[in-house]
Amino acid sequence: MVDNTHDNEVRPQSARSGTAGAAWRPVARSSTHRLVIDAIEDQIMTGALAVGDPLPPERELASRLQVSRAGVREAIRVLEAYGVLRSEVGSGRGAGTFVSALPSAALEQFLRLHVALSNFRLQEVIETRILLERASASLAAERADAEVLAELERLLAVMDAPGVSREDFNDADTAFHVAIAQAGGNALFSDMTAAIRASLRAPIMEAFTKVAQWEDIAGMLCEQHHAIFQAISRGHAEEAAELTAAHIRAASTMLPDLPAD
Amino acid sequence: MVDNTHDNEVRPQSARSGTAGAAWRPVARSSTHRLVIDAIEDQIMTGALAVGDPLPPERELASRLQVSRAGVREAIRVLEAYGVLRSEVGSGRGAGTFVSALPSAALEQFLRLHVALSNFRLQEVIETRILLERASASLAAERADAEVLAELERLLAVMDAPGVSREDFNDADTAFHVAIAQAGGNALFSDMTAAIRASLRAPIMEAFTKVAQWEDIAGMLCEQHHAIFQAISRGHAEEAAELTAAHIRAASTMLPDLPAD
DNA sequence: GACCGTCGTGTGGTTCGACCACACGACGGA
DNA sequence: TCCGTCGTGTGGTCGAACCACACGACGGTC
Repeated sequence: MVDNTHDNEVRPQSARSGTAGAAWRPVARSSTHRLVIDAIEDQIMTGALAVGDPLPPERELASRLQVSRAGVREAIRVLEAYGVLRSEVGSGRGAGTFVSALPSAALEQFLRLHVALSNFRLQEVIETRILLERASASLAAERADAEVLAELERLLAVMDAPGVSREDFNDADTAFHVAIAQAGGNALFSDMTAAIRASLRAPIMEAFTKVAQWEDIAGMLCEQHHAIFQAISRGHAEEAAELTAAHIRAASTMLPDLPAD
Repeated sequence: MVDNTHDNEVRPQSARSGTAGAAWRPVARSSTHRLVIDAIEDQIMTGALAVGDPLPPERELASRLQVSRAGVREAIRVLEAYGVLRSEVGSGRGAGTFVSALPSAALEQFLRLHVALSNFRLQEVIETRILLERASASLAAERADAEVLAELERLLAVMDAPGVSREDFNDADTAFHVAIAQAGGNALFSDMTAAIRASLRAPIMEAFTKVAQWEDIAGMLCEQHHAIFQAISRGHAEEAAELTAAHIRAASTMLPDLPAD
């Protein structure tokens, strides 16, 4: 079998032999799956592929690009992980690989991993969260409709319930903040908010289980949530923003390894 | 819980057959590579794997998890795309797959793709950019040292040069904003800023080539950059933030398909 | 004609086995 | 002591085969 990918002939001795090394171009050798990714990305960048469009079958793509099916599959996996592609088995209409639009799940996993690896410090994530949710709260106060407000009230009721478990509380808390972000109307804000919240789940749950006066903490958070809800429902944008920022700062002091601010 | 975005498939016949459909557990079937990802992610979440640690060889991992090597490789590709793993060929010290910490490249490609697919609107991205860079500029004004300021001045000089190409201008412009974000000290801010800037590259270059009075536009941007630089170098945090926000808003009006604000 | 089960076909999903390119590191000769 | 050689283990790539699945056409039954 002929191997086209590694034909570049720059060897160590070419550097040894030479006077003017700058003339040699860097020879960007790329792995097979990277080439496939670039090929697909090109189609997307030029607009030849848009959301919903189908890709050629894996076998055909492999044949056309002159690479193995494994290489194509690795590329598809990567773009699937970015939320850009989606694969369905079977035959006919719904089968095959399609351009997709699911950035939120990808963003969540991305942030979750890097926060777990401490590539982003908790403090940094929370500062970002404050920026985003402050802006979202302000927008939500201007735009929220009855349906959103009803959902927020439902979540408030869940958190207000006396015997609510810490896990259920956190889920409702998360949903509350994400719902506000979505009501703001900026998809990047809300996806980032959801991702940040997901990345904070482990530290938050740890803090929840460690804390001594859980009922007091929950009560305080509920109180702040109600105040935020009131500001949003009354259309007080600036107040909603300030209350949200203060709420997040207050809640953050519970988290481990954070300098109190 | 790990997100299986759309893997939970309740079969039709379980609904058909049914007296008590609720009793059947959802049967979370997951693809092979997903299982491998989860296994690796578990190790990361529990802290068993930290940045720099090596993973077992692909063949061994496949054998231990009782899956094919292809499945392992697909999982590694995904985590590599997230900037979480890094693979090196060869033997001995540097060879193998390692836990890595390169979130910025992953974030860039992610945002670039989704902006190209219009999953995030330009307006949304720019609003996020304003939030982030406003905060970064404020932080930079408080923290910037001589080295950063010198780099900023160098970039200003590149943009001030009379015959500078539009591409070089944009590269320096991007570097200018990213350098400020990095000076702010929040890695998530600066990685997001770089990613957003990368995702805007195509629209910006398009606007640059279309614009009639290029020299005038460049002059205006330079002027604003100098003002931002002055505010940062003098430690005027609030002023730097305001100037940055205004600068981005002004520059954004050049972009296509944006409602003038 | 309308309905419904069967089966062909094309899709992604998974596995195996083989070989390549690479770089370290041990060995052995100069 | 130096330096080239070679063994070994790593990821990189490929091809072929098979599986599970779901659509959709076919053909039978009513």
